[in-house]
Amino acid sequence: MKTKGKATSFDIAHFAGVSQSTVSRALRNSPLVNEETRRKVWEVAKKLNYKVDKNASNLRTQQSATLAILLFEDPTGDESQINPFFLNMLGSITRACAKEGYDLLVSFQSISQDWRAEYEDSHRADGIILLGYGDYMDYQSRLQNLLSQNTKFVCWGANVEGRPDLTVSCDNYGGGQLAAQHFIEKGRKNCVFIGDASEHSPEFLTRFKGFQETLQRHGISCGERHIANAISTEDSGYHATHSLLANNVKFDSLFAASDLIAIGAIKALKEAGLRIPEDVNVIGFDNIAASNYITPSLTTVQQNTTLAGQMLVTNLLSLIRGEDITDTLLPPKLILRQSTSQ
Amino acid sequence: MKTKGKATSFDIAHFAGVSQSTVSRALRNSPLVNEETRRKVWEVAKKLNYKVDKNASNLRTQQSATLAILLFEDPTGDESQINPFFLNMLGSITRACAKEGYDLLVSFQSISQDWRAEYEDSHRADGIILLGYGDYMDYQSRLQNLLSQNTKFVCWGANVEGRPDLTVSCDNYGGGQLAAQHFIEKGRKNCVFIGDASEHSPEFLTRFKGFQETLQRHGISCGERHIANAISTEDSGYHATHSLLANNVKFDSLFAASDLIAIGAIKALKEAGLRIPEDVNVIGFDNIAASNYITPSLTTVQQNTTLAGQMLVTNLLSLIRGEDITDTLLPPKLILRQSTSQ
DNA sequence: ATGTACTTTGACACCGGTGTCATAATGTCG
DNA sequence: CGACATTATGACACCGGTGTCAAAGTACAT
Repeated sequence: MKTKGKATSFDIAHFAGVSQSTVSRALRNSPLVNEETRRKVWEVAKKLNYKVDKNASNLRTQQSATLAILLFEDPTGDESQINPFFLNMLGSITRACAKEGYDLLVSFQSISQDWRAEYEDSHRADGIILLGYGDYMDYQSRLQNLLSQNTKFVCWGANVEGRPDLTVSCDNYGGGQLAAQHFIEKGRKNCVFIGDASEHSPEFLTRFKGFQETLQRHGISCGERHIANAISTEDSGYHATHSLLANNVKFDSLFAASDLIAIGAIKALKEAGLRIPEDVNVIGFDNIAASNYITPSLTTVQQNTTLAGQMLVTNLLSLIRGEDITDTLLPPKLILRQSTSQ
Repeated sequence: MKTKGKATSFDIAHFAGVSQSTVSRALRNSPLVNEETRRKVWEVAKKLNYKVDKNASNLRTQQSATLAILLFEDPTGDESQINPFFLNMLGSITRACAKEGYDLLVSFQSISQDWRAEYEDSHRADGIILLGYGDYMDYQSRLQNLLSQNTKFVCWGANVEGRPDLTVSCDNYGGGQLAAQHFIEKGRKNCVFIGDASEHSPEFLTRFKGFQETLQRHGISCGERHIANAISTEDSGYHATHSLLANNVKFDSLFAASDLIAIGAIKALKEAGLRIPEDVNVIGFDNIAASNYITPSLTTVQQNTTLAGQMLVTNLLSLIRGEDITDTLLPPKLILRQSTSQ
């Protein structure tokens, strides 16, 4: 009992003495096929180590049981390291996909380049998950394009007013509030924010607004002089903090738009001889692994990546099934560590 | 100019006034088609937002321009975190695939369960990359199975004598040597190893051997009493170190089979009131991000994940093309940090 | 014996491309 | 002008499954 190359359903049909149609039905456990026939077919299939050709199957059924994820890189130009937060998301999304019986196609994208978002168009995936920081301005027109092609997709990220896509995101505003409240409880009066607080980075902007408006309600202002622009890298956080210090901005508490930024900030503060948390309280955002390892360990707003990955997948699957879904906001959680506990 | 649903090559043929065959040729820039016809076809295709159906295309050509990666989980049972080293590998493999014009199918696997290594059999991928720690004993029979099916695959991991597969791996033996030499230079006399030094974890075993045999040549023994068993998690490293201390084993230097283990070990040492590096020198393996963030920062044997990912991909592609390839050993590099610099 | 229902099976079209072969059109040379 | 090479195109089989439809076989009631 041998075949040239991989076994096909015709090979099985031949050896089982039935038609190819019956083989196809038997292998999918159709109730239309006789119990004994089914057993026989399965037996031969096993012996031949038969596996359904997904290309043929997908072609016929017009679906792929596959999701695709597009990961946008930070515009750091640094090839070596990927933002650990997104790496975690990638992990939890992979897990969630496996749980749902879907495969996952992964690709990195540079946001400035042409998207290879052809997965769904080319029938390789039933839907797409978009993930990554990036300039939202670039982003928007692309989304519009996906929509016009009736592509099924969900985004991780900021829930921007009027944004045309469906999103799963952390309650960034609420996260900013948590940070502000914590500073207020600690009696801090001079707060700064490190990160891009512009519409180019909606996530960061929303975090900042939750932070700023909460402070405001307690009579603390966090104006232009108290913001230092930074993208989500350690280096960027380091330099931003450095320039604040160089400009003689006085502050006793620092909220960073991400943990990587916070880690860079802590380095700059230490170098300036400032003690953490005595002189400056620091709060980050994400709760990446490193935030627990640095000294002092970093108080941070946790985003639940496990839940996030799950929600992205289940929402996308609902969308594919044609169900109505809405944006999902995940609750942030403040993780208390040494950088704010004196 | 409209189509119901997604546009096919027949739609383009219709609107461009040529046959479907010609469309197919034109879109793949076959030299057989007239310049003007090609331009016209491309124009229509663009207008209709046409994308080749990969399922049909793959079915016909019997290849997929896709690689699959199977990631074996650590047997920790901990759902939340994935070993950051493998996450990094995943990232670099994704990058390498993109560079070669291949897509990547990702799936997590539990080593004890049935592998869903059907990607290649089911024509979803042209080849498979296997990645992950795991009990090598389980592993081996599965590999044999893949081989017998003529599946193209490469493995990351230990280059075990007589192992039937092609591998890309770090020179684990050399890495162990580097650690031993460094301890010797520092004048350390009592060395311990934390990790599974058995054939169940060939990588760890090889690291240990390089370590032990180098010490031996300098008259330092590292016997059974100086080994504590651990899998690659922080917890496991913590407990293993704890039990060494509880057993009153005296040591002034500790080599951990992985950074995660080393981080756990450092925690245990600190709790026992030992100073690092004064009382105990510590060296890890991997150079994950956290090793640079902990206090004291961790001296470690770096595995070049970027290069590793690239080699895995290029070797697999060679294999697929039917070329002869051999196992690849990547040079390790000792990264000096505080945990060994007094 | 005839009709009806149900079970089980095979033949065949179909998914959307790719590759081969035949054919038509044009150009070249003796 | 006929023989032949060259270029450009269309017709068609094919990849390996899935779904529809007709039909054969069996059971049971009339």
